[in-house]
This record gives sequence, C-alpha cells and structure tokens, in this order.
Amino acid sequence: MEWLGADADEVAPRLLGMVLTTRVDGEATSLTITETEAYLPGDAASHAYRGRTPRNAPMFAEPGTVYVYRSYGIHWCVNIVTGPTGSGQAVLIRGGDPIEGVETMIRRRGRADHLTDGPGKLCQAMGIDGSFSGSRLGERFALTGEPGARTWNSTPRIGISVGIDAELRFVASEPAG
DNA sequence: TATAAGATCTCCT
DNA sequence: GGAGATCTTATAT
Repeated sequence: MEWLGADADEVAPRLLGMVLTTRVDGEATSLTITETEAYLPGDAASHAYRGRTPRNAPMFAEPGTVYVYRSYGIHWCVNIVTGPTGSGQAVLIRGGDPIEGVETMIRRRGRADHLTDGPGKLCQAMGIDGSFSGSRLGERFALTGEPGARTWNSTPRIGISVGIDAELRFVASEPAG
C-alpha cells in the first residue's frame, strides 16, 4: 500500500469506499468506510502536534500502522498512520456502513441501530481496542478495496476546539451513477 | 503527586 | 437540542 505514504489529506478521501475488516474473538466484522478525518503535522488538534509521546508513538511509525487512543476515557478511536515515516500524521476513521458481521456488531453495541455512526461506536462495533494500537494492517485489521473509488465532499472538522477552519473531514457522497 | 484537558456517546426533553 | 458520564495522558511542582 504505497499510497498510504501520501499526506493524510490525500489519503483520507481515498479511504472512502474501501472495506475495513477486523477479526476479534474469532469473529470477523467488515464495513465500508464513509467518513474520515485527516490530521496533519503542525495541526494543533492532532495528538502529534506537541511532539512524540509514549501514547502517540504509533503516529510516527511507518504508514499503514494502526493508532488507537481512548476518548474521554470511555470510547476508542482508530486511525491509520499515513505520510512519510516519522512525520506524525494519521487519518481518523469516523464512520462506515456495516457489511458483514452485523449480528456481532449488534451484540457488541447492544443496539441494532447507529452501529458505526461515529468513531467510538465504530470501534466498539468492530471490537477495536488499545491492543490494536501500534500494529500494522494485517489479519486483525485489514484494509481492502480500491483507493479513491468513491466521490467525496470535504467539510470542516467536528468535535475539536482548534483547527476548525480547515476542511479536513471527508464524507463519501453517493455514487454519481 | 496533583491538576487540567480531551479527535465522544447516551439519555432525557 | 442539550447536558452529563468517565478514564487516560501530559505537564508542572
């Protein structure tokens, strides 16, 4: 996946429409990525902004590394590291459409709706936790499909207090056809 | 060791 | 549409 070596703002829209598959507890779940968010170097909203720390270390690893962090002490959020190794950039997976393992997602979420409507929900539905952080794309966390297969729209980011002026959130638009 | 802040989700109205 | 819940991490003393 050489294209993951591009900057986060280029990789983020290409991830839209690709299939993300995780294997947890012997159960596979997969979804189509429909919403991503780019975090670039020098971005005050990025965890890598203030330098490398033990927790965000995976962001400075090579592209294709998975970076998982805890949000508000309750939820998990998953990123895919992009850009040159050591640049400290990543793409946050914000949402997607469930494809397979929906029953597993429902079981994990405890609800039948809003399964993968947000970063925390997505991780909970797919069984993603801190043990994924630092690992690379592979069996447990697989990314398949063709990059850039979907058309997309860019919007300002949400849920942060700084850097909201940049349009680094990417949402898959419905197929033109 | 203590304090402040955070890339969210859920329930209730 | 609005407010609360909850734990981890980084920084300063």
